[in-house]
Amino acid sequence: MPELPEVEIVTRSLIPILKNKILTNFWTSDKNLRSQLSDYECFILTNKKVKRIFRQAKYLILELDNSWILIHFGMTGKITVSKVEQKVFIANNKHVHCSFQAEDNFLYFQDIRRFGGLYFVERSDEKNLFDSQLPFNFGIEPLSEKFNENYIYLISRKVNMPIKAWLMKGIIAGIGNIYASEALFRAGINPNAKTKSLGIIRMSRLVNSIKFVLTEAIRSGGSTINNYSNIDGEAGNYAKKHMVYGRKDKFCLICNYMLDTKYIAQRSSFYCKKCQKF
DNA sequence: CCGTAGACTTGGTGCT
DNA sequence: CAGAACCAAGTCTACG
Repeated sequence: MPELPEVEIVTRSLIPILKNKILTNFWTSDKNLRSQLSDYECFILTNKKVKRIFRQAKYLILELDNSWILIHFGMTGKITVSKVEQKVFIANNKHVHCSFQAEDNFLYFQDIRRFGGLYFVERSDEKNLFDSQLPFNFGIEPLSEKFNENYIYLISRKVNMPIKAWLMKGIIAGIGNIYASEALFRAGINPNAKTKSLGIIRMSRLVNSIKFVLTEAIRSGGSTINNYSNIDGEAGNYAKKHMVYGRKDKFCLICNYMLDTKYIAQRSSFYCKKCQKF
């Protein structure tokens, strides 16, 4: 459920399920995730109330009193919700790594590849969580007003790496391989173009493409490549609308030229040589 | 400081 | 049909 749209969809659907609910019965598997709740954290989390549920970058965040639970889905993380306790499900599914109860709902975090993680963070001073020194790289939110062509142009003037590598570094929150590829195609920018070589006009097109692609993906229920589904187990429809991602050896939907694939920053990149000249 | 390569991990797919 | 080989939504680190 990796990129911004997928996390956003899950977050929105968890709001009515978790808002103002008391959390109990935390359980964790003995397998390591990137980060797992400790026994002590499970203990002190018990009986805390969820005040707010929101997404920041690719993290789902549950705000409690002076503390937060951050959930990252890695590549294959998934949350399922049930009205009844699923003891058999946990026993038979080796990929469930955390569960807890929110009054009338039971939540299960599954992660096949275990690149995801759960983090418990307590407020250590008067500052807001996002002003404090956390080991999380949130980046700027691409759907915020602050994210515009002037901003992206200014911070990219000395960047020598390919634009696609830069997009996936996390400076812009929530963009991964799928939406970097799709946004660059719609902006007509070659993924290999040097970032600093792109002028304000190109950057403006890129900003608009990023906002468009992310918004459309959220509207379509996200991109399901293999694992992703929403909390009701339904796949997203946006993968059907991908113009380039995953379309190896297929033809460009605009100009009918054969699409190219190339490794950039150790990720497969899909693009059209003819439509993405800059 | 900047940019790249490797590491972590399990499973699906298409080939020999 | 078993098995090797390659690929995958993401980041964090180590090194030049």
